[in-house]
Amino acid sequence: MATAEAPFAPLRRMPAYKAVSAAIERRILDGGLRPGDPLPPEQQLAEQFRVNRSTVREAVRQLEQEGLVVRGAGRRLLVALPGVHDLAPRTTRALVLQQVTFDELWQVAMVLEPQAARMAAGNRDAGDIARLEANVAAMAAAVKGGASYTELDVDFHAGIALASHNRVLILAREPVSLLFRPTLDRIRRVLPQADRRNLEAHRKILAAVANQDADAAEAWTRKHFVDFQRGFLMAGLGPDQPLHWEA
Amino acid sequence: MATAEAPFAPLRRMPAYKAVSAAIERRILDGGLRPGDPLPPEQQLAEQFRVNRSTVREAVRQLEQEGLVVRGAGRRLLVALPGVHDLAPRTTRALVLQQVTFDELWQVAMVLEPQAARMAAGNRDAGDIARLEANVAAMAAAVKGGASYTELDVDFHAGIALASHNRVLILAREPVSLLFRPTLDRIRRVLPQADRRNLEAHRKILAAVANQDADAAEAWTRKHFVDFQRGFLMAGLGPDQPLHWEA
DNA sequence: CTTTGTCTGATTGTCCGACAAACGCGCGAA
DNA sequence: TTCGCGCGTTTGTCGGACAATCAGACAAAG
Repeated sequence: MATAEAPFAPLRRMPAYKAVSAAIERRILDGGLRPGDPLPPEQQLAEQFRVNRSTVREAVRQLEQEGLVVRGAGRRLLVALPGVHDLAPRTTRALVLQQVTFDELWQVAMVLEPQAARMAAGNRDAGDIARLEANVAAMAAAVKGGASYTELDVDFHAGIALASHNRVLILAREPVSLLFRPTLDRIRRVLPQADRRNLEAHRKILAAVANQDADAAEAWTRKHFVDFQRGFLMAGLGPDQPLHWEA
Repeated sequence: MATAEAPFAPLRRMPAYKAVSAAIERRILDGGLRPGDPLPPEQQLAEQFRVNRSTVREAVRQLEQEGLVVRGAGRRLLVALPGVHDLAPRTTRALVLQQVTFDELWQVAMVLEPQAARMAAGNRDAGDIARLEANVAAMAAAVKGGASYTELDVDFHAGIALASHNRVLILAREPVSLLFRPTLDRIRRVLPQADRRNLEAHRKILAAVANQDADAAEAWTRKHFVDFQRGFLMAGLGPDQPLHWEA
């Protein structure tokens, strides 16, 4: 056995590229650099930090990946604020790698989605309704034409979440929704007769949200997701099996 | 007015470093590289992809940031599967930058946390209970000694989520929980008399979870969070103001 | 006056070569 | 067995270099 109580913390030296990215990140976090601001050119950053440009580049790659900076017009680096679009896919990927099951996913959706509908009924504005109506119309056309509406289905629920105007909910819900897409696709192929039922559910939910009827919106959404689970089981998929991605 | 309908999509070429990172990422996603596997050295990767080592480095930085690869013993790069610990902080940061309000956050927590408690009551095992009991004991000591127990408080709720054994829930909940920490700290400084009440709430929740009483677990948790909101208001904080980070 | 061609400077993407530090491993000594 | 010591390997960092691309200015053509 070693020393009874470690007298020293395991000191770690930060590589320069990490130190640089951390420094820039801090500057963004504490408001020193605001979204939209251009970042100094790589050469200049290298001079300021007293490191090589290659090191700066490695640092910038990290920030870029996090969505904290983006390459704008020209190629100048711009400070940005990360949104759903760069966070959700990574979270979704993590869930796939963790081999989560349908049950785990569904249980969470079963809580988030009805609540999203409820809040949407309270906070929706005219733009939200227009967007959702367009979505439902497109989905009706797709169902009639026998085309795949999986994208539209996912979009509808994303639209409901948007209408809630709760950014935390939007962010929390998105990965779950994305992960349902392949499953939704498989169910649809096995049970095409569910199409009209899904469309009708969306119509009911939208109507409730438009009428600001929170209870109805929540109830219809809950029913919609129970239906979804039933479809999953009827399609012969195992609720304890890891979900597939791009199956 | 320009052309009625743009005949060409804006074509974009992928930089080499991005192509490389995408290639490695695909290999991990489709199982060609399993978590724990070592990645070839940078030099070899450079030769295989026919690019310079600097380019490989920039690519690796991206994967590193995503948690898909980690520097293991030695410096060799290992394939890893991203967990809560590298995703939640980034999501939390995004929420801070978006300047979400307490209300937005609380509304989501108000849905997720009671559900977490409910599911914990159904799925908890002996280890979960032991962990939570240790946490409550530590918190009791901290309260008695007047020390700060904010970390322990956050840990308790994380422990409840862990006991649910639902990885989606764990992942979805974590960023919300992290974001509450600074707020929790401020409330505690203003309302130290709430300490015992919080401790008691945790005891009640833990007891319900241990007894597999899902209804009680959910109810107590809900009450706990309503209390939290009341504390927030009594502390004179504005529910519509953006939350601070490290206030 | 609007469109097009061209130049220039700035900046990024990529490459090359190089070196010190840190690490893993095996070998020999205590 | 354990400890310490080289040794090859791999990473972290550096310097310099060049082509491609972009913004902006400016002149030529319509």
